[in-house]
Amino acid sequence: MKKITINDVAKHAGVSKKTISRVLNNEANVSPDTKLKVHSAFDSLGYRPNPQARALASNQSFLIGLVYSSPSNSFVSKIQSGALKRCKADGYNLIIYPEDHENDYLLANLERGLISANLDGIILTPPFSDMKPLLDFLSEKKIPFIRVGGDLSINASPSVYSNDAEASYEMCRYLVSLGHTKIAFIMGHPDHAASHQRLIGYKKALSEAGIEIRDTFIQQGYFTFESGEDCARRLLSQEDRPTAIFASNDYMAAGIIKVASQKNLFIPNDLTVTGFDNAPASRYIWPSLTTIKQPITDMAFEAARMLIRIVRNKPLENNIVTFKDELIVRESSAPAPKVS
Amino acid sequence: MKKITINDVAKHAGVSKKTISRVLNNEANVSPDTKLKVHSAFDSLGYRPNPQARALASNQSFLIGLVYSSPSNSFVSKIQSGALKRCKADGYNLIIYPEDHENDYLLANLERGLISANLDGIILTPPFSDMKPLLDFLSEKKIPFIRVGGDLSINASPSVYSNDAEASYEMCRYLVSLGHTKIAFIMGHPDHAASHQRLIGYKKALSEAGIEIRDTFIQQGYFTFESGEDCARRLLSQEDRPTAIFASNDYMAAGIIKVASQKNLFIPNDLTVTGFDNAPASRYIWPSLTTIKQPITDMAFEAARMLIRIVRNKPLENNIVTFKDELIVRESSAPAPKVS
DNA sequence: TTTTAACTTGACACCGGTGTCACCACATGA
DNA sequence: TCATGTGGTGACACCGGTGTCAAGTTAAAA
Repeated sequence: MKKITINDVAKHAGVSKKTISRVLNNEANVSPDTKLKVHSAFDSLGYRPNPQARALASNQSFLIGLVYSSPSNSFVSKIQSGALKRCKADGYNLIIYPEDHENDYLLANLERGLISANLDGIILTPPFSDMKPLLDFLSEKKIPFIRVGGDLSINASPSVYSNDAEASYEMCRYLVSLGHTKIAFIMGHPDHAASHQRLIGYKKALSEAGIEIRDTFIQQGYFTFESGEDCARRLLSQEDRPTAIFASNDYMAAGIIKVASQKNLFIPNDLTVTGFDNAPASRYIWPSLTTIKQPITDMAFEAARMLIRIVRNKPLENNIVTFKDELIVRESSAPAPKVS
Repeated sequence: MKKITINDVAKHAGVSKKTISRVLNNEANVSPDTKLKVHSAFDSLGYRPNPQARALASNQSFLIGLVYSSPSNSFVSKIQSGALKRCKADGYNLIIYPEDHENDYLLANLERGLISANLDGIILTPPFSDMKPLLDFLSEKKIPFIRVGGDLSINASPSVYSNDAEASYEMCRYLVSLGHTKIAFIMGHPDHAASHQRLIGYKKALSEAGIEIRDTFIQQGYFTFESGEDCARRLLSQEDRPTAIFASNDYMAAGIIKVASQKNLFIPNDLTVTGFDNAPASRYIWPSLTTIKQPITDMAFEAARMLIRIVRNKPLENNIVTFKDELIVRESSAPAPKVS
């Protein structure tokens, strides 16, 4: 029941440790003969290399860190699965760092955590992708990292990115095409770069359509269900209320639906509500939400792929990779009600 | 910019490596004097021990595996955060293994993955907590594991557990207390031990209340939104339809609400719907769901705590720890409608 | 005072791999 | 023929810690 080590395999195959190591790492210049012998030794002994020993000797850890704040379970789940898929395929393990980004000691704690695990590289998701002190820290410590969905202007490091402004713009154009002119917007958490992008798209679409942008129609939300409720109350109690509300994520949209239902507004006939993110809840609530689907899983996969290339000193094809969002029309949107 | 190793610290503090190691591991019998010297060396050098080297030398990896199938993002998120909290506190890293439990090659793949990471211990969540071949494999390989929410009868290994049958029983008693007699039940995925427990609680409560158990009121669901819709359609198209439907999880309950709404049944007045799990969506949908809250995070925390004790050869206070579920009453339940 | 036990410390081998380099056999070109 | 290159291999040091054990010092017991 003793653990099988490289020495056992070497003895069994009648070659040196080093040759075993060569086969293990698929190095060139091993004769087909020896390769065969070694592989059969692997099989008959059931050998599994010790990852820690390998890590120590080769000065790598085969560990990738994934840092995220967790406002949305579905976002986290997609990020994890995308990153994990690529990591496992390349023999890396993923260590997760869910962090409360509003914690005062965040940076110190996080930095200590990241350093002490001896990670080969780090995947940063919003809002960490935009934390300059963190980026600087990692650069200084020469720990490779890649940013997902951050603000491209603040740092030139490799990024995976989806065009939030454009997606938001398309959503608004869709609402305009339904005949809406009184379109309200609920912003996301100000710490997220995406929140600003989404607002930009909204303003652009309205301007282009010749619709006046009213300050009272723009409310500050925080990505939570409750903040959606609050904003909805404020919007729907206005004299001249909007006929469509576009929330910066689905949870806030769900909050709107709740408030609207309580006010006996029938969705979508009396009020169109749309969200962003395509969270599972957007399908589960009734009416189901018109929303924007971001290819989060694909983005995370690509981020991991790029990061691993960086770690292995292979050149990157592109420093920045952009993904396209998709408008998903469901039941919560309808043409604007006729003015009575 | 070179990495600081234990040798550097030893030189700086004027003691041997071994003494540094002693301080690092809080071993007894180090004089306060040396301890101080060593600590100040730590600080001035900014020393972080290399976890891989430590792992190799001490024949531990300080890695805990968490295996789960992911039907529900919120479940996963809670499990992760509970386990992670305890692991980080004890200096362990958590490696996640999200697995599709219906995959044919599951066992082979999973076993290979678990073995090759050289984990110190493994946390098993449903339905893996009940996979006998897997449990046997781990026992044979002498890899410590702990089961969360499994069937206690199939294996005597350490477990953390919450009484699903009892919670389900309480939910049904609550429905009975509201005057419901036509109470339907949607079962969960048959691979999950909890599904059977929840059914048991349902039957027990109805029997005790003197309510006949009708086969047509018990439908097979699979924990998905869609399966909830299907079952709801079958239940609500019956001649003598139920006045309350208790679904084995919240996603299925959401499916019921959707179907009921489409049939113009007003919830809760015309139909009471309740769920299980207290998923975030249960708050976000309208009306919000009456459901059962399981202390998943606490359970995972406790599981990690126990596992780490096992790994460290410390005795367990209890081999099996039970947690109590909680009934959460929200808007989707109301007294049974008067018979007209 | 002497003996014994307890505390403190360091030398050194070792964990299980990889990197470096030297070596041999054989093919190639001058 | 001899110098040169190249594919294939192993010896050995080394990665950065921990375990074992022996030895020196100090305190407690006789």
